[in-house]
Amino acid sequence: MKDGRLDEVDRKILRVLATDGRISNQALSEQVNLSPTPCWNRVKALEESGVIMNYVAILDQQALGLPDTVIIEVTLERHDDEIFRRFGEALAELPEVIEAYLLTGEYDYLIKVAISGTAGYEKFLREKLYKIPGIRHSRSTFALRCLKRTHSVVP
Amino acid sequence: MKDGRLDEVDRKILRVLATDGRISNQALSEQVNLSPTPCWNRVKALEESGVIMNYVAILDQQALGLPDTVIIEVTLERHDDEIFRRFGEALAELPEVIEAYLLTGEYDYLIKVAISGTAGYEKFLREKLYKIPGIRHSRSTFALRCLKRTHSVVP
DNA sequence: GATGAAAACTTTATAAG
DNA sequence: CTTATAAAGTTTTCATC
Repeated sequence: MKDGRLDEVDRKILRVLATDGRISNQALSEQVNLSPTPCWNRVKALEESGVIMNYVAILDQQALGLPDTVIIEVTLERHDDEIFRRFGEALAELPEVIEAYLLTGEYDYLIKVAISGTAGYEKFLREKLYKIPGIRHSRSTFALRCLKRTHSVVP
Repeated sequence: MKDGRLDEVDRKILRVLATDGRISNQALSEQVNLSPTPCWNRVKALEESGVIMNYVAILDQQALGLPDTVIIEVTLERHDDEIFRRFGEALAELPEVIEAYLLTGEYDYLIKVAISGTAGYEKFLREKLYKIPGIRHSRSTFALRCLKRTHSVVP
């Protein structure tokens, strides 16, 4: 690859792939007004440089029996490195956890969880989250509806 | 398709595709201990029934120049249907918004935004979010670090 | 469900304008 | 960058056990 900068054609390619990760190189090259060879070279370069991290299937959580999304904010008891490291690791291992962030501000963590109903939520809290030591306080919010869900943004 | 229920083989297929959306049918069938034909039939059935919603490339937001994730919680001034509908639509149209949920609890909305630095954040608030009418109050939290980011959960 | 097979298409590599 | 070529692999359909 020449360098790390992306031109408008690269961004076009990324916008298409962020929407349809299984498009063929031929169809992609047509959509971005390139011939197949340079299009293919660009896609490979974007994959190798890590701009494209991977390709995944997006699944319907409702069909999988986990229709509810709960946002849980958590504050830990003591702010020492070891507790933080362990808490982060334990979180990442829970399959119900879709996303988790370390935050600035009032809470230490924001956790997004996929569960089924209040019963699934209670079970997750009791059997999984509260089993991780160090939590001082948590606040949960159920998502009533998802208004938008993208997986990547190309500026 | 026979019916809407998923067996263990379907779930295995979904777990693989949620990790590698570009795997060939041949390789997938080996991973789930099926021969290629029934594996292919199952994948097509999962696509047609909507369990697999789509396939996408996951991009590195840092490489794209939007390294920061900000969580914005918003409460609207008046809780009437029309204001809510318009606010949700306007949100979904903003490219910086990766995810947006209507919530229970203290705030009406949770919005996850990809931006670049405090400058990008301020610009987004002033030029985009605050241009949508009806906001009473908002609270923003920068994500310091992402601890986990999955896109689907297969129970 | 497994196997086999054939046509159309895709990927990947390479060469030349 | 474009066009062209070619081998290897994949998708898709279909028939048979």
